[in-house]
Amino acid sequence: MAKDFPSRAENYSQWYNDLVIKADLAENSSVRGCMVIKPNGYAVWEKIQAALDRMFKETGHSNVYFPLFIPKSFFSKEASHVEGFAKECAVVTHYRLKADPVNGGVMVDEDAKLEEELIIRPTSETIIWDTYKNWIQSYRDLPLLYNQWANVVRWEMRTRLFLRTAEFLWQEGHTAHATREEAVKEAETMLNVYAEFAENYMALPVIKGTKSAGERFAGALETYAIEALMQDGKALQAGTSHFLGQNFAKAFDVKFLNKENQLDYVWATSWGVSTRLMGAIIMAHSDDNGLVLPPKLAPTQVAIVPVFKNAEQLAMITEKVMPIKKALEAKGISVKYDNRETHKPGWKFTEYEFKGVPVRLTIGPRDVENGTVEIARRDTLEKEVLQLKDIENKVIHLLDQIQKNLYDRAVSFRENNSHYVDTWDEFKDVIENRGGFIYAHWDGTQETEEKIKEETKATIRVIPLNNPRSKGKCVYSGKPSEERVIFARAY
RNA sequence: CGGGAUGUAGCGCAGUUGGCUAGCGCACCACGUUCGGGACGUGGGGGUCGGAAGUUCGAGUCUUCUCAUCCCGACCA
Repeated sequence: MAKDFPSRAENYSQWYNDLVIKADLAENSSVRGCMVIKPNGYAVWEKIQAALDRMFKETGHSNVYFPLFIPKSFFSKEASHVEGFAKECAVVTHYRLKADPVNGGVMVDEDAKLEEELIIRPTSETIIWDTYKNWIQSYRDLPLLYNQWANVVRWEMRTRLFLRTAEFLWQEGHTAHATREEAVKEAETMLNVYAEFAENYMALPVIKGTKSAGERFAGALETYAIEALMQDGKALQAGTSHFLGQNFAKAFDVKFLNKENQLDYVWATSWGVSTRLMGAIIMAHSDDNGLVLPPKLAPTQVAIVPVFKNAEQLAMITEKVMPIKKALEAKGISVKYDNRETHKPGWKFTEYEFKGVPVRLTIGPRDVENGTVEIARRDTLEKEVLQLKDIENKVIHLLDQIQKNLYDRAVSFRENNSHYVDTWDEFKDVIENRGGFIYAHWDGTQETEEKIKEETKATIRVIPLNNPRSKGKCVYSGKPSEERVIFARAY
């Protein structure tokens, strides 16, 4: 059996309460499944944004912003795209309220009905492509490499905090290219950006691959994804990058003159990651003592807790602490010196463990006397007493170690929970009793994929890139297969 | 949208066949002693029992409707 979620983390609440909470909207509100992102949570999101944004710029992209509202008619243009989203759209029908003479309060002014309803974007392909049409005439206008940081709304039947909220924050890249090859390359480049970010910043190992036809994005020819394994043995799709072919260009009539002076449709990609990444961090690293944040994304990287009995002692300790704090900050480390007299040291220790602060320094009278400091790491909960000399480099070294250890730990967890399975009985047994990734042969048909899903709730997470060829028989149908694909139950 | 469960103080919960001033733990406030792993004592504040309607002398408790949350399905880049 895969490691259960920590006992104290029922519904993850022990873990995520410091980052987000469920939105507590007005009584009788029919808005459900929204989240409030608290300061610490938003700080994590800002770090995610900053790192990704830099990587986008490095790969030649710029940021843009498009409207939240999309005219309904835009959605009637790309058939499969609409089919994918129509069932979960919030629709604006009126633009004014008026006083309610009967019940008091306010009511919708029926006179203020919109001629054409507006859809609150579930994703921005349609409005962006409608605009791109006017920006592209010649191959000289290409490529367009744009990204948008925004919020979107999807009226999901069932929501799940972090992983599937009705409203969420994300980035969506939308690019236009002159050739098929260039667009495919773009989709693959961005997949690599996501994978690099997940592994280097989130300390989350991911498997890069393509989606089966059944799991593909509505309107895409190919969907690339990074897939990660959570501590409960379920898979989480952490990012996607789509090669859209010419579908959207045809739907929105986006043509350009190529070098041969011939009119052609442009080739497109889109790619995105969302606040779901915060859910991935939480579910991948946290333990019974609360959150564990990777140092590179932790809003506070070092917490310093003084131990004191009176004001003189605190003053003495503060005098020692301030140079350390300054030295660390000079090296770009975020430090919180918690000199509050309202909480005891023990309370603070537990508090920073809950919050997932990677490194904690403790300084008390004993340390002042000996010229030492106690250093504690969140990932292993180990403590050590160090000489104060050169403490900033020791801390920086430890932060790196923690970042690496979290990654290594997640890799070995994934290895220990990856199973090569060749028979259907074993497949069912592993899914039911152990969880994790299953590498199994598949006959390549959507029919088999659906049968497997019906019987086990497992889906094909990805067909790994650069997958080794290995002849075998489909674990379900027994038909010949050329490669193994990854099955898992997923969020 | 179907099945199940839940809704009582900021959080977690108890509240019997309808009955008297609605309780407990944590948190919060005051004072004192404490302070190197969530301290303790004493005192105190905080509630239209999710909402609406109904039955009743009397409703947290019963009935109907409604809203939300959680779980399981269905659905879901």
